[in-house]
Amino acid sequence: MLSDRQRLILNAIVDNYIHSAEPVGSRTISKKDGIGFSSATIRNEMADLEELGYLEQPHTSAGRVPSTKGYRFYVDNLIQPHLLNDLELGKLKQLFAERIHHFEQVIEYTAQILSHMTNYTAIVLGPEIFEHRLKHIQIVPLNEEQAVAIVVTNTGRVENKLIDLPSGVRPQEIEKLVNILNTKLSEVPLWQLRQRLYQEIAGEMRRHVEQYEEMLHILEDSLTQEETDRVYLRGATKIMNQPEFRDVNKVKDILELLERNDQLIHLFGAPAEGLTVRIGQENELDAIKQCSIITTSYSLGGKPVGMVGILGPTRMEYSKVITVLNYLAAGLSQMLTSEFEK
Amino acid sequence: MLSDRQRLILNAIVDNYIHSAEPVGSRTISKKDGIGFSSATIRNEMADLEELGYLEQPHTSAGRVPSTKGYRFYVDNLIQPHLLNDLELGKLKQLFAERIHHFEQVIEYTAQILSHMTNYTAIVLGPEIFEHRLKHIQIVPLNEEQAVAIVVTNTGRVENKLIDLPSGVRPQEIEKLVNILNTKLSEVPLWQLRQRLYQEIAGEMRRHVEQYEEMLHILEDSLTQEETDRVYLRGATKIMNQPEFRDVNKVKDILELLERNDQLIHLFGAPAEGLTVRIGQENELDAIKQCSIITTSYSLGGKPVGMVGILGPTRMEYSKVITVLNYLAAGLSQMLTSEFEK
DNA sequence: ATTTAGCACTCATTACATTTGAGTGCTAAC
DNA sequence: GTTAGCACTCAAATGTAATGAGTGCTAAAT
Repeated sequence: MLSDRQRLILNAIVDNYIHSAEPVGSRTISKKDGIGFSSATIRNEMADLEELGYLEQPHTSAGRVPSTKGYRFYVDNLIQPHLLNDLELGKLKQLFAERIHHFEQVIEYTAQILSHMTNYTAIVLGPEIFEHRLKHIQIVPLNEEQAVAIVVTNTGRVENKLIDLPSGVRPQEIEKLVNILNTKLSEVPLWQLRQRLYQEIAGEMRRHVEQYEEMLHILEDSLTQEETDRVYLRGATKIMNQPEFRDVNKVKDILELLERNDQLIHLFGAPAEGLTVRIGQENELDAIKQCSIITTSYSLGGKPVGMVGILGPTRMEYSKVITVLNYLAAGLSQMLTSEFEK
Repeated sequence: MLSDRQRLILNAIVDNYIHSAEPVGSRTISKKDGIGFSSATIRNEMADLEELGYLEQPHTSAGRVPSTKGYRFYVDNLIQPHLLNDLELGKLKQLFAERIHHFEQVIEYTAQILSHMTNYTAIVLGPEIFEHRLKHIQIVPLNEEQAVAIVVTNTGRVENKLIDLPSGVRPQEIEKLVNILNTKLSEVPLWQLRQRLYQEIAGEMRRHVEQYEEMLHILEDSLTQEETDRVYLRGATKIMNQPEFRDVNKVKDILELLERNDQLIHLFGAPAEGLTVRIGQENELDAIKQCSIITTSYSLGGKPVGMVGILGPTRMEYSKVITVLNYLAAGLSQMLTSEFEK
């Protein structure tokens, strides 16, 4: 579709705009190394590229700016691998060299580094529930009416929930129940818990535990895991460093979106394996139609279980971000897999 | 110090400025109800008030704006009680009418309502550790090397921490240890745990538990509670609605500060009982020298255990905020106290 | 002795005109 | 096919004047 020279010029324009944030003129391009053409020639090509929809002109006497379509072509066809410098590489390696405690902590730190290295906003989605298996259930009564239900998984995740006890339940009953649960449900994946609770445990409970029905409801309730606290956000304010977002009105909607913890997960869009780039208008949410989101998944034993993402202006350093994201996702996958196989 | 008329005028100026965000001129004041003086008289008084440091003039031909000292006088001497309308009152009452589950949830919801009602940023500090007493300790081994230590308090708070086990420790040993801990430390306030651990448990452990020293260290570690996750922030972006913060540079520092979870607690300054108002320059942190913070404490059985606060522009609706804060703090205290006495 | 009307003065803001210059599109020559 | 050359466009910068909200001061009114 595009001639080699058009590709060359488009590439030069996008590269330049990414770094300058100013509309790019024909003279600027013609003076670049690797371009042996006069500004007039560039102008002609630019006019063609605009007609084809790859470029836009803010106004007649201004330079050109890449359109969403232009960025898309750039990302799909023109981008060249980015080389990280030693400092950056060092930081990344350090992350994975640390002794793992909570995996959540690694995730949090990943978001931190990601945002710091790219100067964009980092969003990380903690590993999916799928591979968490039940290690232990505990119910600790606090008083006559309330207790805390605690669920520990083999991955070190701990969920807890305050529950109301059916009135008049006796401590022995609870103990009996917990014993049944721990015996029957150990090593069961969390997402199966609910189902198994009814299939296998209900009968057993009816025989041994008083008020089993109420307890069942309560248990079911306490095993429902919150989605919101799996999302980690870092560097939300970084967007304000971008010259095109020096206006409060432009930033406000974005930051308001990022402030809503329950909305964050939607930034990832449909769960996808591997790298996804969503550019400007391609985004569903209105608030970020001036932004691009790059996401990728990390996996456990080859199965994707979580996501890492970067939110920045459409004028984003795609190449660098993609490199860093790929590196981090690979590292996370490896760490998670090796940790899990123990 | 100030004459009645000066107070009247200062009050009118601050009130007006709070709502208009524009420097207030003498004519505006003279036309107000309750002021029977010509603009010339007002001008004279204004000049005096400026000389005394209560007012400032952005430039010669502009109206007057309250100085920090002016706001301070206003808050300390002029403010009149704010009446909440039925809608607002309803919302507040609803909060406390709900059945309590996690107290943390109430706190979170408090922050939400606070921010929504005032249109400023709300910060709430969860109840202090002081009155949490140990209910139960549990150590769940995950594999040969790691375990999760879980601490449940009588208030329903659950802390957990991933710990590394000393190599070669046997499950029985852990069980023994947990039994000792639960027997000896039940009902001990959390803040005493560390001390009691050494005083009472060390001896017992030495006798019964292998590798007690390593375990002791690990326990100590896991009982240290994180400060950061006690702070709840809502409506951070609200500041961008204020006309004087329509500039990204002015907002950036503030939002960056609010983004740092570990810094949030410093916004409350020294822990104080009752209502505190810190106006503009009075704030320690540079980032918020253009802001005011109003905080108050809520208590359990008369003892202050947590704080609620509002961050807004110096040009803040002090009266309304103070009313709402007092109301909420009282409600929280009552709820917390009655809940705890069960 | 206050209060206020009156007036000259200040200065940010707005509107409008002018200049500047980066950039374009087109045409004709290379 | 490429490029030099030139007329043209238009945002941004600069300059100038008009506007008006607000002040401070003085002298008259209360």
